[in-house]
Amino acid sequence: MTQPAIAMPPAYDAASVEQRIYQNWWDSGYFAPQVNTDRPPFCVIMPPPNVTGELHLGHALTASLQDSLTRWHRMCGDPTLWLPGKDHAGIATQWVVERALAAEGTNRHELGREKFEERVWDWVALYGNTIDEQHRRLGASCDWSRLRFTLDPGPVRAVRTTFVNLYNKGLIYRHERIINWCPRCATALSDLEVDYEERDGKLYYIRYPLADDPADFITVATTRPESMLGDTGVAVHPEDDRYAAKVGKTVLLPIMGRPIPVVGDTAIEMDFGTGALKVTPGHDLVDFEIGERHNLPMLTVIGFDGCLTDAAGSKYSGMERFAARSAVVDELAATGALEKVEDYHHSVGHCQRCSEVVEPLISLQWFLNVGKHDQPGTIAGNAYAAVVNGDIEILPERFARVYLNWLENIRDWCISRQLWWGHRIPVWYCASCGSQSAHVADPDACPDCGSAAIEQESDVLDTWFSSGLWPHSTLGWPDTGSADLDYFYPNTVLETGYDILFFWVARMIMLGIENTGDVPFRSVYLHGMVLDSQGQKMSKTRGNTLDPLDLLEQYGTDALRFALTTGTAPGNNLRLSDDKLESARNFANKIWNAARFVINAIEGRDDLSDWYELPAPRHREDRWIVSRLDALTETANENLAQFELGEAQQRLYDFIWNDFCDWYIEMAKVRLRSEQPGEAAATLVHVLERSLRLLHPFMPFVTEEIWQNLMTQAPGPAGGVASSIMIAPYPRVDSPRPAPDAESEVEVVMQTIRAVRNMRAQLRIPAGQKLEAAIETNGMMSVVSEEKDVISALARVEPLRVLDAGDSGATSGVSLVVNPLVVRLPLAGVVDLEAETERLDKELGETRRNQERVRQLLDNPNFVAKARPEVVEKERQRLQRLTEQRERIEEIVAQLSR
RNA sequence: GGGCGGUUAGCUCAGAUGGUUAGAGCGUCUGCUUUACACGCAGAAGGCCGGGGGUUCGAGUCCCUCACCGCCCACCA
Repeated sequence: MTQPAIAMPPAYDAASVEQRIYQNWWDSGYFAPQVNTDRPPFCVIMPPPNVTGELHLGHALTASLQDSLTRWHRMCGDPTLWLPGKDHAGIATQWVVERALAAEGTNRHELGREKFEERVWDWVALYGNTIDEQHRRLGASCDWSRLRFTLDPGPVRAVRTTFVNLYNKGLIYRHERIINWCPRCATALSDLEVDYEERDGKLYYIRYPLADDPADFITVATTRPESMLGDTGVAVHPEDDRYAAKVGKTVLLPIMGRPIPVVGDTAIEMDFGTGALKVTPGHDLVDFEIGERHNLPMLTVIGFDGCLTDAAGSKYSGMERFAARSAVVDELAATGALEKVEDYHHSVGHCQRCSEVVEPLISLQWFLNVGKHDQPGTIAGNAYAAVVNGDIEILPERFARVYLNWLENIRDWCISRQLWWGHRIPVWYCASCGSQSAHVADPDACPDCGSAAIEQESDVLDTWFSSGLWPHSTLGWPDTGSADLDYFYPNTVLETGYDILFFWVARMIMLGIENTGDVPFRSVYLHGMVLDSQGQKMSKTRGNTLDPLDLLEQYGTDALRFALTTGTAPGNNLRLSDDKLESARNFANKIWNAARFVINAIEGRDDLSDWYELPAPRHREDRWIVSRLDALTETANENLAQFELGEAQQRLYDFIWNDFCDWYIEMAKVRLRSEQPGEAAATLVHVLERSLRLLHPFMPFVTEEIWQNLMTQAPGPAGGVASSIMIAPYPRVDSPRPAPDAESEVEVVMQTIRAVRNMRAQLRIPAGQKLEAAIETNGMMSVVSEEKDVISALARVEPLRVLDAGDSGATSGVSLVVNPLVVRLPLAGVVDLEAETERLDKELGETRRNQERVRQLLDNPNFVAKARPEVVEKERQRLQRLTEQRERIEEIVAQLSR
C-alpha cells in the first residue's frame, strides 16, 4: 500500500499524542464557555477534591463522566461550563500535615496556630496542583480560568455570609450537648463522620448493690465498664416486673460508692442483657437523653484527650481510657462486683479520618438547626420538598428514597470543629461587655460597647459547610448581579459518587435553597464505586489501589476512560480489570487502523465533494451503513440525554467494530478496486468522520488525533468544519436517511457470506482453496448480481454463478438455504449424499419446530387479540419466512432423494 | 432492627415502557502472515436468566416468597 499522506504508525501510541493535544485545546481557549444568553447553558461543577490529595480511580471515573457530558454539550452548541475546584478538606489536610510534623518530632501546639496555618499553606502550595495536573492528563475539558479553592476570598465570603445570615436568623446556635469526639484529631465530628464497624468485644455484667439492702443488687450489662465511673443512675423499663419494686430506690455505684437512683424509662429494652441499664449521661447519647428526662447529673469522666478526668476519682484520673477499662474491670472483679463477662460482637464508632475510636462526650459546639423534613420553610423541609416535587431529579431513582429517608431522620448539624485549618467561625466575643456577634468582615471593635477587646471564636467550620455552598459560591454568590451566577445557576447536573449523597449532595441542596431561593442543580447523577478485580473496595490499607496515572500511561487515557465508563449501569459499582483496559485499548487501536485505511483510500481523490453531509447515498451498501449510522446517532443522543453513557459507548463500540470495520470496510474494498470507487470512498470518510465525532466525548484524544489527520486529507465543506473535533458539531439526525430495503438486502448478503464461511470452516476447506458456487436468486436477482463481487470476495468463492429464475445449480454437493437464496457448493467429492441429506434433515427439523411455534402463537386468538398489532404483524412475517424456508429445504431434500 | 442493590455463558457485566432462537468483552476450541489492524480476521462451543409460587396469550423483565452475597441507615447498653 502507498504511504498515507500523514504518518500514522500501525499502532496507536497514546502517550505520544495526548499531552500535545491537550495543550492545543487549552491554548486555543476551547475550555471556557462561549456565553450566549439566548441559549440555556450547560453547567456542571467538579466535586472539589482534597487540595493535598492525589487522583484515585474514583476521581478518574467522576472526571470521565463529567468530561463526557461536558464535551457532548459543548459539541451540541450549548454554552458549556465545567467548573473545576479544590477543597481545603479540614480534618484530612490537617491530619496529613500533623503527621509530617510528627515525623519532624514536633506538633502543631509547639508551632502555634499561626505558624501551623503557614505550614499548611506551604503544603498546599507544594502539592495543591498535583490533582489539577492529573485531571489534565485525563483530558478534563474544564475551564481552568474559573478554578476555585474553598479558601479563596470569594468562597470565604460566601461561607461567612451564609454563617452570618443563619446566625442572625437564630438557626445557628451554640450549645452544650453530647457530640462525637475524636480524641486523636481532638475535634468534634458530625454524625456522618463516624463510621461504625463490627468488633469483637466483651459484655461485662456488674452488680450495683441497693443502698438500703446491700445484700440485694441490680446487675447491669455494659460493653464499656470504664464509663461506670461516670454513672449517675440505673434505668429499667417501667413495666419490667423484675425491677418494679426497685424503681425509685437508690443503688451504690461500685468503686465510687456514689448513691445513684433507679429510674423507669421506656427506652430500655427488657430483653437485652439484664434489662437494667447503667446510665452514663456524659458519654452515651441514649444515656444523655435518659439523664435529661430524669434530671440526672452529667459527669464527664473521659476528657478531650481520651484520658480519664478528675471526676473519675484520683485513682483513675489521667489514665488512658482503654487502660482504665482493664483497671476498672480488675477492681470490679476484686471487689466481687463483676458478675460475669461474655464475648460480645458489637459495632463501635470510629473516626472517619483516622479510625480512632470515637468518644461521645459533652461539649460546647455550634449547631445548625435544619428543622424537620415535614416543616415547610425549614432547611430540611425545603430540601425534602425539592426532591419530592421534582425540582431536583435524582438518578438512579432509587437514591431519591435514600435521600428522603435520611432527611426524615435528620438532626441538627454539628458544624464546629476544633481544628486550625479551615473557615474560622466568624463570631467575635467581647471581653468587655460579654456580647457575641457574627460578622462577614473582621470587626475592629465590639458593636455593642465599642471595646477593642474582642476575640474571634477559635473553632473552624466543618469542611462540608463550605462545600455545601459550592454550586453558588463558585459562581460569585453573594454578589448580586454576578453574570456567572445569573447564567449558570442552577447548575444543570451534579455528578458524583453515591457515597457522598448525604455529606455533600444533601448539604448543597439545603444550603443552596437557603441562600439563593432556588435549587442548586436540576439533576443529580450518582455513579457507583470503582472496585478491584476481586470486587473489593479499593483502599490504601488494603493495598489494592490502582494509580490512574499508571493505567493511562500503560493503556492510554482514552482506554482508561472507556474501561471505566462502558457497559455499566448508572449507580452500579464496577470492577476494573486488566482485561477491560486491554479491550478498551484494542478498541482505540481498531479505530486508529480503520482510519489509516480510510485516509489512505481517500488520498488524492477529488470526487468526494459531498462526503461531509452525504445527503443521498445511492449504492445499497452505502445506504445500509448510513441508515445504521443515523440510527446510532439517534440512540447515542438519547442515551446521553438520559445519562446512559455506558449504553451509548457500548453501541458505538458495536457499530464501529462490527458494522463499519468488519462489514462495511470489507465490502467497500471491493468497490475501491473497481472503476467507480468515488461513492464508496465518500461513504467511508463520511461514516468514519461522524463516528469520530460521536465517540469524541468518550475518547477525546484518539478521536482528535485521527480527526485532524482526516480533515487535512479531506477538509470537508468550504471553509472547513472546525479547528478541533471538540468544537465540531455533535452529529444529529436532521434529515434521516432510512433504508429498510437496503438493510434487509444487505442482511441477506451478509448471511449468505456467513453461511459459506461457516461451511468452509466445518468442512475444513483451507482459505486459500478456490471454491466454486452458484446462487439461486429466487426473486433477488438484481441484489445478488449487484453484490456478486462482494459475496465472491468476502465468502471467497470463485467463480460465482448467479442463476436466474428457473435455473438450478448442481444437485450434488452442498446446498445452503439463506431464504430466499439457495447457495450451491459443488463439493460432491468432499461431502457425500448421505451426509448432506442428514445435514439438511437436521436443518429442516429445526425450521419446522420454529415454524410450528410461531404458527401456534398466531393460532392463539388471545395473542392476536391482545398483543400490539405491530408485534402480531412481525410474527406473521416471520411465519411466512419460515414457511418459505421450509419449502425450499424440502424441495432440495426431494431433489437429493431422486 | 429497618432499607437498598446483586444473583444472566468458565470470568466480568449489559439487557427503557413484558413480545424473534437472551447479548458483549475476556477466556476456551478450530482455522488464517486475506495488501487498516495478530491490540487482528474468519468460524465454533458454551446459558432450566439463584430456588419456589403467582399475574399474563406471552416473564430475564411485573407481583409474592425463600436462599445466599454486598452495601447503607439505626441510640439494644
